[in-house]
Amino acid sequence: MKKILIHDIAKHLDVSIATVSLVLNGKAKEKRISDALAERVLKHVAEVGYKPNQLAKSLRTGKTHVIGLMVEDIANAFFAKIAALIEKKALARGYRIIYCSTNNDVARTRDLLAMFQEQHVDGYALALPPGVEAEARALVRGGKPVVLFDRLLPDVLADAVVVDGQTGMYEATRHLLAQGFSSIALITLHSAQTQLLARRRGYAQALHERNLPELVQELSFQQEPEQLVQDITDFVRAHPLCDAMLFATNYLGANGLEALARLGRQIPQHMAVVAFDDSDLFRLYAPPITVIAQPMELMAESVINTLLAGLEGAGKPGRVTQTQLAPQLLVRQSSIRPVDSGLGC
Amino acid sequence: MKKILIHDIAKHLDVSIATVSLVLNGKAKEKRISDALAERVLKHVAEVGYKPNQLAKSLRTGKTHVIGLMVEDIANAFFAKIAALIEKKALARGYRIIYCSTNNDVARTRDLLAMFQEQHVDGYALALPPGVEAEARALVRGGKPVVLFDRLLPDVLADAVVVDGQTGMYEATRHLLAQGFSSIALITLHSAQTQLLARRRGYAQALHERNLPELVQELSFQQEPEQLVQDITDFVRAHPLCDAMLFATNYLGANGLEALARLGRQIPQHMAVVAFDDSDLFRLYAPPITVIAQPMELMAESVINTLLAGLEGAGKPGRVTQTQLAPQLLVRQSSIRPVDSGLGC
DNA sequence: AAATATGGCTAAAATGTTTAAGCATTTTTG
DNA sequence: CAAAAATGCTTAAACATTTTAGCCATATTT
Repeated sequence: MKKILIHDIAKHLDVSIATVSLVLNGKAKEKRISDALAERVLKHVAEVGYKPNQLAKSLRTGKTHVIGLMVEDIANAFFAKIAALIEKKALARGYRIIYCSTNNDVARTRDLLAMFQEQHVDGYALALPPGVEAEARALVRGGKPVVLFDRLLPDVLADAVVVDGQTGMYEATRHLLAQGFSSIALITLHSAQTQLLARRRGYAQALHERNLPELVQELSFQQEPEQLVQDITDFVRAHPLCDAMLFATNYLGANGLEALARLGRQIPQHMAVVAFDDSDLFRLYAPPITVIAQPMELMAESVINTLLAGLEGAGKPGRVTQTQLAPQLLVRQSSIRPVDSGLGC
Repeated sequence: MKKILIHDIAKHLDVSIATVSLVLNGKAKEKRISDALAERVLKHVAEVGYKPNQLAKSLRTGKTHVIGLMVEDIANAFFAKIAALIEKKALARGYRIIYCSTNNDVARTRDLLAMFQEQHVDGYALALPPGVEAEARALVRGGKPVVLFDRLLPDVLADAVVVDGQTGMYEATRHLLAQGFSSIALITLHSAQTQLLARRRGYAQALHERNLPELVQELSFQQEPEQLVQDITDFVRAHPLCDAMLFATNYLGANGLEALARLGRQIPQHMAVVAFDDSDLFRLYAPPITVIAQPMELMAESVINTLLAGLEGAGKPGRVTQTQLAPQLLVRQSSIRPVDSGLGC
């Protein structure tokens, strides 16, 4: 029952601790341990089920094989999904994940970043709120691999994986225009998060091309869902001519659906709806909601690849890898202009 | 830029390393370090921002302040939510979370448990699939706090936090009966997970009280969503008299909604629906879906409290704490029998 | 005056690894 | 044939802490 140490292995085989360690770390060849001995070591280690103490190992080598993953909110379907994918892929490559939710709180994020450092994570996968640029820069300077994802930070030069929300939103807006909707609103947050700004630019671009006025509602940040529903309700009431809404995030979309339901507005007859991010809710809703879907698998894959490139090819090429992925517009019923049958019912 | 060590602090203050360590660990009084010196140490430590190396600390003390959290699938709304809550509460009490998704895969779960041990987590919060009883028992014997949640494992005596799914499902079934639905099906998984069995017992109990036959469909486990939809579709087609469905989990419910939508069955006119677990989808669906909601906050709180009780009150009282929480039936439109107006449209 | 207690600190062991450097011996090389 | 290289290991330092046992001077008690 007593925990077994490398020392016990060495003693039992009557060799030095170093020999056992070298064999176990695959340096037998390199360090010229005879094949016969190497085999004996491996055999006995397997027999007694010896597992090196990772803490001691990490202390000595400075590597923990742990990746720090920071998301906005793990309870959000988008982040939960991306976390699941990143975890799976990281595990497959021998890394563990330690995660935190920032809730877009700057002070909290700072604490969490410090915590990751204290835990000596080998690499960072971060979706950060604006306001921690200095810390992020310091982290990058620290030399360990850092990959920003979902959103960038202004003036922080780091590896990154983002989705081209501008094009995504541009195409969604063009789609609504093509369907003949004339007063298209964008519901977004009052926030400097880069992905939100990009989405907004895409929206603006599409409208400007047609010389149409923007109709943007910025909801204030970090509110209770109930308050968001209320704000969206107010917005809809205040803009009776508005016939289509774009939601900049999935939870704005969810709350938007709630607001429209409470107002008794039919989708898409009274109001067309498009949301960013796909989810069960949007897919299964009646009517199904048109979304700008992010390529989750690809994002996760890119994050891990970029991170591991930094970890394994430790030879700092000084180059920054910024990956931009294309989202996909999934047109569903919520944004299809109903043929005006003239029939009521 | 060089990492600062306890040695540097000691040198600068011209005291021993031991003194600094004792002060930093709040043992100044106990070990009779003078208040004046203790203050000097604290001051200088704060000034230079010294943070002890957690790896070295953990190696020496055997405590990592990390909790291993194992869920079925972090991408599932229920587990994502519970993870978010547990993370928040753990962090507030000085513990970090390292998590994994088992995907109900026994071999994978075994690996992950081994991984947690290698990482020297201080405590375990586990939602385990059946099949790892031996490993779970070994873990409990290992002496570190283990809390099972969401589901138990047969013959594993450990602290646990579960929801009384039997009563929950019993009441849901009674509610459907009271509404006048006569052929009520339970859609569940072919699995020995204890929470699923409890839910099934609740369903059976309610029907037996009325001498009604059970109508249980066990779907096979670990399938693609598309296959689940297909299976549910087949079930509905095969049971034309069935007028109400209970779904034993949230994702069965989601796939059930999809199946009913594809079949063009109206809820609740053609089919009443009740699902286990609340979610945005069920709340916002049209019509809103009646659910048996689990008390998420309470669950997370209980898990953390039980875990920390084991961690802090290290004095093994040998007692096992099993907490059972009451779920809540949230009646929404999907299970209300429509008044038969006799009017078509 | 001797014994004991106390206050205030430190030396050093312990935690469990990895790995650079070293050390006999044997083999190869010019 | 001497020097160099290879062979097959081991010794011991290093990683950064915590904590036990103990030291020394002074104060108090007997």
